[in-house]
Amino acid sequence: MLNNSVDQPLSDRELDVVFHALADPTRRAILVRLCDGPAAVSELAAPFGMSLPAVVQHLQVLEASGLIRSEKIGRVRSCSIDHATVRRAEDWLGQRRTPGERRLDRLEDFLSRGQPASNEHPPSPRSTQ
Amino acid sequence: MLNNSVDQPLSDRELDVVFHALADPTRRAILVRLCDGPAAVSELAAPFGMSLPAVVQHLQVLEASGLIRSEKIGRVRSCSIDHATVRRAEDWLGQRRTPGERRLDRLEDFLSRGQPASNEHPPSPRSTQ
DNA sequence: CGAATTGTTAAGCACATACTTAAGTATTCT
DNA sequence: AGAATACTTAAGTATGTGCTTAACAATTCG
Repeated sequence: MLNNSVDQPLSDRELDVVFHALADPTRRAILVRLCDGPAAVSELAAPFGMSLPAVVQHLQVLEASGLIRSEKIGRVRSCSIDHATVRRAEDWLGQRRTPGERRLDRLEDFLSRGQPASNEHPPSPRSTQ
Repeated sequence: MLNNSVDQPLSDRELDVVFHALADPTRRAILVRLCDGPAAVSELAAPFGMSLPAVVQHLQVLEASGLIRSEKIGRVRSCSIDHATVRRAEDWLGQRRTPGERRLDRLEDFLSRGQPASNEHPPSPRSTQ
């Protein structure tokens, strides 16, 4: 249990592709699925009402991001999650949080809670204009 | 120091917009900047070689995602990071990691390290076809 | 060998994204 | 009041994304 989160941090370019990969419900569902262990392409595609090539494209995005790895054995491609990349993305977020929270932002933070829960998430995020 | 990461988890739709917001270098740079405390719109725009409206659009994406909040005082809009949302995104990644790593994926993981560092990140992630 | 299985490649299309410039509004300064 | 400041809104554009269908491998089964 040593070596906790001490990987090489993700580059800016890598963060682009990793977070972009995560910004899609199908791809996140695939990741969730892969948490239960490796799976073949068609096995991953089964739950979704979408063509096989569409899922393969999602898998390419995931693999290019480093969030999953895959290996083709015979005619079956087995995909698995890459925990290290997940952890690196998590680490980036952690760094956005930890040093920020130790500052006197806490005061500003505290004061902003004047408007309560209704400020958390408006119904239509993209139509805020 | 109680209440550590026990927020309401982000919905699928919220994860979409949060990770999409994070998938852009300008927006991440803005978040990094806001870790040092609140800032005005033009103050945030200054470092980037891009028009003010472009930065404002990024800020709208960030605010719609819940990653930042903003308040207009007089003619100045002050933006600040919302640590709670950052933490919720981090938590989602943590859940993708922790329960996965406790499984026998570890074996699969271990075996896959046969191909070492060269497998980590090819130079051109999107041109893998 | 021939057929089924499993995945891959290519081309195309509708829509979203990340900008731009131009023009407008609200606030503060003099 | 008039001018400067600090955004805001609108409209347009080039490129990217998420699918689709059709056709093409490569592997395994009978």
